[in-house]
Amino acid sequence: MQRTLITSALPYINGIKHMGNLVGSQLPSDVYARFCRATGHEVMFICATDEHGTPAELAAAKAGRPVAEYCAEMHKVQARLASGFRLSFDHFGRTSSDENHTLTQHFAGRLADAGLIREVLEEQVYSNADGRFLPDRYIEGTCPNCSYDSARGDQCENCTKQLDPTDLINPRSVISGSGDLEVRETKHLFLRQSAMRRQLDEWIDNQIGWPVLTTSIAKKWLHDGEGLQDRGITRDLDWGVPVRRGDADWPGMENKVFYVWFDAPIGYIAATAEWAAVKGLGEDAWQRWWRTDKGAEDVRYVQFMGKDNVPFHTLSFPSTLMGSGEPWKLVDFIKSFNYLTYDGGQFSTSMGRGVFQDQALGLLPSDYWRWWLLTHVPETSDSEFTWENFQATVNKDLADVLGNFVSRVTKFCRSRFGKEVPSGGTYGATEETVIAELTTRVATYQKHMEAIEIRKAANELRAIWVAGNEYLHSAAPWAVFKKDAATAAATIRFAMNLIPFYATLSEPFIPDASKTMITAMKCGGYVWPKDVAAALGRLAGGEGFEVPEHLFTKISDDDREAMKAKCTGQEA
RNA sequence: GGGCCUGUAGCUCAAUUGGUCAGAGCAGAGCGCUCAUAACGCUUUGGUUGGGGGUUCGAGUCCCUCCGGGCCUACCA
Repeated sequence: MQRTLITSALPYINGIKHMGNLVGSQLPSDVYARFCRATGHEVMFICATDEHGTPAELAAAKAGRPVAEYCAEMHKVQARLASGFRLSFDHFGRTSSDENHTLTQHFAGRLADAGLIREVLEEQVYSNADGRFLPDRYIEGTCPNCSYDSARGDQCENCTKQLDPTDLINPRSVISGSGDLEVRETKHLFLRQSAMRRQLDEWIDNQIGWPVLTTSIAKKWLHDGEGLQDRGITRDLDWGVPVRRGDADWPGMENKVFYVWFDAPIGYIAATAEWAAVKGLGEDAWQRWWRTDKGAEDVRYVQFMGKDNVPFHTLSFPSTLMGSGEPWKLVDFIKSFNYLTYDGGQFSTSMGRGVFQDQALGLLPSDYWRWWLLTHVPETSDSEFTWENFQATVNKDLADVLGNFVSRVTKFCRSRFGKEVPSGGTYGATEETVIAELTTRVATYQKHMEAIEIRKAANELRAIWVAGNEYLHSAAPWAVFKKDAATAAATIRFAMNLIPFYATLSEPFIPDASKTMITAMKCGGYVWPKDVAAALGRLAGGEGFEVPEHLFTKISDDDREAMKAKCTGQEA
């Protein structure tokens, strides 16, 4: 049995995410996971909330809550939304878990033992009023270059000049507004990625068929300027994984934590360990997915992420795994995505611009969103969400082509043949032709899914739906029925068989509608059509069935305008 | 400033490593059908593939340049 490990980039903990975050990683990974399961792979599909770092602390402070409590609650919110969109994670973990603490500290210890960690004494800005060190972008002041008065410590938004916090005139804390700042020395750990450069370069070169978006970003970081730079992996914060060297103290690093980008990807492994713990399984259960010395050598590992996450997954995380000197499973294929835009501009959390996940589920069932997002997933370039396009796509594809097909077939069957699938007549040349066409199309569909070409797969799936309507038109059972009820019975039996067939093929994209279809046909569940002819003979006649309610309701122009109004320009 | 991606019919997108590849879906037009969510089927109108130049027997597909969109990164030659 083929074994496939799938991870989706981890959503950050602060706040509700918009649809761009969903389409850029979690949703396509879910389609792939469902497809793999349907075709018989053993699948481990992992995601988690990324909970550490300053933004989480500040969001918690703003909410007037202890950060651990805030994260616990937001994790539940995000888990509920993931469930609402039917994301079929085997486990949705948290980077704040005990497992992640242990593993992160373990990796740091191994890397230190391998000589891949160096200590660096740095000067950073400390805010006395806030009682904490401030990251560069949390310091504001007047730009020495253009005199803009709200320049951030890392860059002036007005003149785009790169800045050092100490360059700012009248610097102040963004958090408290206090100008009581001072520069203090602090020691941090750096991961010596530069020492891994050659190894990473060879590893990237050996990857075949990775998207250009993925490799070009990795190569840029590896070769640009002076090459791959070492990166700080610790911070002066309270909230995070305490710096320890394995299970030992790390002298001089008291009261510091690992930086999020170091512990977050380790969270993939930790979340799998969480899964094992929840299931009451031992260490072996998760290690056979992650350790090539413990059963993972035959695992294919596929990662999904937005393009902003590529450097961490092509360089930093592999550095961590390779540098440990232990046989950890490295990624085999990285599927990266561009961005989704909203009516010509960026989705904006701060402006409340766009469609947010909780809003979306309040407006329409998840299948509507899944179908539109997946047929427009930004694989080759950024793609744009418009309400008009959403309405047109959903109405045409889901309500008209698929939903109406199920309606016309089941209603016709009920009115002319009663409560059971008719057993009269036999399939003939027309059916053979359709079987041949569908055999080709299913093969194409599967090829695209295996290559994780989501849009192409969706197009092929739609063509498979269309074939049903074409078949009905050419067989015209409503006309034939008047003279030859047996032949009409065979036609309608064939058409009825298309419903569980469609349900099975469509399940990765629209799981709820598929469930409705398969249930209505009372045929015992999904069976992947390895042999189309056999699949279309499952219902031999005599089976009961239900006429389902409309699978999809159309979105009227008024509905569309109302939804658009709800999602436009409110302050978040 | 540098690097990368991108610009194909009104809209959303396809076009095996240059050679019937100028296509599909939607929208528009016409016809047909009546089982069905005024749904479905068939036919059909749209493009000198952002502009210009070049290489080639032949270029959306390679090179140069200009214009537009996006992402990453930065003063380094």
